[in-house]
Amino acid sequence: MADKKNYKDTLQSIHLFSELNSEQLNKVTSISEVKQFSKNEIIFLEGDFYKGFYIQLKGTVKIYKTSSDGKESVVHLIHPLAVYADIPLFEGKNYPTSAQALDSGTAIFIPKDDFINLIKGNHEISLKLLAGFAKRLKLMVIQIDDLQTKEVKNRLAKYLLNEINQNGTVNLPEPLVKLTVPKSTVASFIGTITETLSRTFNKMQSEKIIRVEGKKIFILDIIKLKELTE
Amino acid sequence: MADKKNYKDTLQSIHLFSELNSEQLNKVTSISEVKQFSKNEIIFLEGDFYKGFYIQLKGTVKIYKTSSDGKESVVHLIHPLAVYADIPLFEGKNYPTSAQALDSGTAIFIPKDDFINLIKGNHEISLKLLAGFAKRLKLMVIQIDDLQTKEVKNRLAKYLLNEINQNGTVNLPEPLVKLTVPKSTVASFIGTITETLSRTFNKMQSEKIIRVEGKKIFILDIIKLKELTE
DNA sequence: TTCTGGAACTGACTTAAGTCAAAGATTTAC
DNA sequence: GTAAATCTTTGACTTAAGTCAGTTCCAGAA
Repeated sequence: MADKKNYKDTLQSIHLFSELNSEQLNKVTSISEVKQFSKNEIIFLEGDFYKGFYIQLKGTVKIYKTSSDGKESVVHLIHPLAVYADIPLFEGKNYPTSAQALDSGTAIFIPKDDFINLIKGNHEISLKLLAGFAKRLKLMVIQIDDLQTKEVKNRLAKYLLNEINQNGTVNLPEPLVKLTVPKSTVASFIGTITETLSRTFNKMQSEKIIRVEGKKIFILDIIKLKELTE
Repeated sequence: MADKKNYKDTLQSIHLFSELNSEQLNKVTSISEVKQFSKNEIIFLEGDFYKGFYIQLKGTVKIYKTSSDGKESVVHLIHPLAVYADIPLFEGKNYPTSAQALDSGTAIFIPKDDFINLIKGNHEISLKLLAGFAKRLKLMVIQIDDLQTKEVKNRLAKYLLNEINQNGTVNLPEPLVKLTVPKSTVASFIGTITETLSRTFNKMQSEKIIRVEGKKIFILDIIKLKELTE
């Protein structure tokens, strides 16, 4: 069936599984399932019993922590092809964060036990996982450094540049970023609140670095934007 | 020779190598070497060509990033038995951070290429590495959440509690933490500056939570200290 | 289309934390 | 043991960013 085949192709295009042969890929499809999320659906909550991890196919997911007084802080934003909730495969029995779909979207779900068995027979997957973890550790070290030393304006500049490289239209005379998540989520992700984010957008606008039109951010001066991230 | 034997025993007591048999341990000792650091010695600098990773045996090491204007931010503090600089084994050709010994100390150095070969023949080591990376990823997610949402007082409380659990004397009526690093390093590690740290110590002292005597911090009210970390 | 509830923005204000400069206190080295 | 160097503390001040309250702007529902 065409769906099944597409799904297998998709798996192979994911770095984690790129070295698997056809038989192994069949095994993965046999243990995994595709899940549909509706907008705002909670995928799992911090503290839930850990069942397995996800590979996002469509839509955006926010990974967040909620403090005792109800405030949430977004620690990751998951875009298509990203793997998430794989940390507890090796550490902990519960999800250490919560996840919520920001759009309607789809993901592949892979149950823990089956996957652990798969790993045990496939050294290559371990190495792929290690490379993925290493990449994320490196990024998180940078994220920590930024939070410790940079101001909101710098962190916003960095966020925008990342977005340009992912969604964006880098090579146009006036690159455009269309925010894929609510501004409140962006605020929390860069470690601030919506009011401050709004004012920072205004400041950067009056400095002629960007132009803000709702969810569309036009980059007027990418040089200055890059300087802010140094 | 007694030294060699001790060294092998030490390796086995390190989680990463705990499942290796005697022959495999011999292999590790044959590829690794013990390095001595003097106080303030630079172990490697950000951008240096990556040669391999370390397992700390004695003394404390700070892992830090330096910004273009010379300010440094401490992203990790390495205590004995911790593994560090292992991320570039799988990601990048250069050290992404710098490392400096804060004391005189010793560490085992393991060269990249030899270790990669070792991993390829030992699936168990990959799994151990994965578990170690997962643990660190989880801790770093918490660290990011803390930096995004908590104030200096809360982050300091958390640092002190961690120190109590590591060095400290938890069960005394008046637990004592002896700082193992300069206060300036503590400040940078929790994402602030020395002046603010000093004032935060004062505040907590006037609130009768701690008593500060140079590098000795007496915990007067561990309940309140724990409340600050919630 | 109009209604409506969430999202985003604005203004006035407060506060946490950084900057700068100087003085004390510890270490370290000779 | 003393002097030099480094770390730490303190005071006065500035500033970035948070809080609170009210308003405006939409997008989706009726």
